[in-house]
Amino acid sequence: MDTGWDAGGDQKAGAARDPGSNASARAYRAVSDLIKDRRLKGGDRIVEKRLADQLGVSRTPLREALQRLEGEGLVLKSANQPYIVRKVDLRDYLQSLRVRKTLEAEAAALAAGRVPASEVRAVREQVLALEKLRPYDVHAHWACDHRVHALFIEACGNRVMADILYELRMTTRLFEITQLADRLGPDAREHIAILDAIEAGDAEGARRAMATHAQSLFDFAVDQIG
Amino acid sequence: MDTGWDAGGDQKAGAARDPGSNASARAYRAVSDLIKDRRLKGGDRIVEKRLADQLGVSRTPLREALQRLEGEGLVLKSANQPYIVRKVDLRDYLQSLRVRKTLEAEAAALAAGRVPASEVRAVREQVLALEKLRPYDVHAHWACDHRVHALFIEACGNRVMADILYELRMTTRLFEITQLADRLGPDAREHIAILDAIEAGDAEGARRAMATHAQSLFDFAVDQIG
DNA sequence: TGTGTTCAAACTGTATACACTTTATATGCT
DNA sequence: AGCATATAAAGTGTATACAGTTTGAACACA
Repeated sequence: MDTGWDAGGDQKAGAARDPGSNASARAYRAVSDLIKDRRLKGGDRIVEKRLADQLGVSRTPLREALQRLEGEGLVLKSANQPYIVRKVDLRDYLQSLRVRKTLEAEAAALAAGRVPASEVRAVREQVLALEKLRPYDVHAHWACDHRVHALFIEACGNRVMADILYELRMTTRLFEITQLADRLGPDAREHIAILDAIEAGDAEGARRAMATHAQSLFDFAVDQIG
Repeated sequence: MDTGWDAGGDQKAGAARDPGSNASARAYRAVSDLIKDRRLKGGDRIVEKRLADQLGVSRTPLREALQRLEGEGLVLKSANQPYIVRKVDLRDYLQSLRVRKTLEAEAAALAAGRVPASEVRAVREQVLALEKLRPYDVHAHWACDHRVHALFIEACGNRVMADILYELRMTTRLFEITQLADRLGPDAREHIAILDAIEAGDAEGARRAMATHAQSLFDFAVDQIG
């Protein structure tokens, strides 16, 4: 029986000893978080020994974590070269959005009418609150965005579809977008439209609203860069 | 079912010294092939030392290969348990087909009119040849199927979409389908319909034809099992 | 027969040593 | 100085030893 908390004395260099998980899994989550939080930026080279020491594990479990991340596309590697954090360029971003437009719209349509009204309303509250929140908070923006999309992705009833969408959303999130604050208004409006259609059980409306949202993100990115 | 499979003889010698590739990459391809060819079946347990010896590498590169495969979803693992080859059940299969119906139809639409007529015709020849081929050959069936779909997946112009589709097609291929020979006729007919629409540059027709094909596979599976 | 207990064998998890490869630095030549 | 070459330093690739965990068989007992 795992009591959950042995009085493990040594905690190395800030990497908490997460009980019940092995070094490899800890390294995996740690590196994954480092990438998601952009403390490791796209294009960064990963020096195994240094990072391993930093995480308080040896190279072996770290390398295994990196291999797993490579399978998920978060890091890249070629022979005898160090691992490189994936850099999401404009092309990747736009192509991912193109797929999301198709697939996430489908998920929204499938989810229409399948989410309890109370849940939809709770999320809508959060969207409205975010729009008024001052000062602007990037983290809250991402969190809210995630909650809206996760609402219908989870409700679509297709785990394969959901997993693909989460991975795609990770990709699009890694893209370094400038002036994200400018998306606050449009995101709120478009999210509400999606939520309304889902609550009303309007599958085609939900599909259209989600497709519009994806297109809006697409156009915004092209505008910013082009 | 425990996998030790019979002494396949020169596995080690056969995989030997693929120059320009390291042990880890060799192990990756070897295991990947073993799974795709079903010499490792869904649910099989992978004993690291045994498999490593068979491939002529030590456990370290094999484990790295397995971690990568885990990232791609071909094998699973929980703590202190052996790796298990992914088992694609009916639910996985149907859900994957549902996603393919949406996404691959989109790819077909995007590809319409973008493939040289000569290439389309060459593939059509192969489809017709396969239908007449006696005796029935599973391998040729898969090969032809792959060629048809790869034709428009590659032509859709979206690498992200293509990669997702290839992974999905791997999943659907791993599903143990019975009486695949019964699909020979329907597949040929439906593949030709897709090819015709693509050659004619009829995007909506291609989308419809591909969606019909996916639905047909879906119904076939339900029929077989249910 | 059935059930718990003990112990050994088999297996996975991790660290580390060392070989091999790449990169950076120093040196010598023109 | 500029370029080529030798050499050291740093880094990746792999094997292996060993610790920790799980599994399974043997055995004792009711």
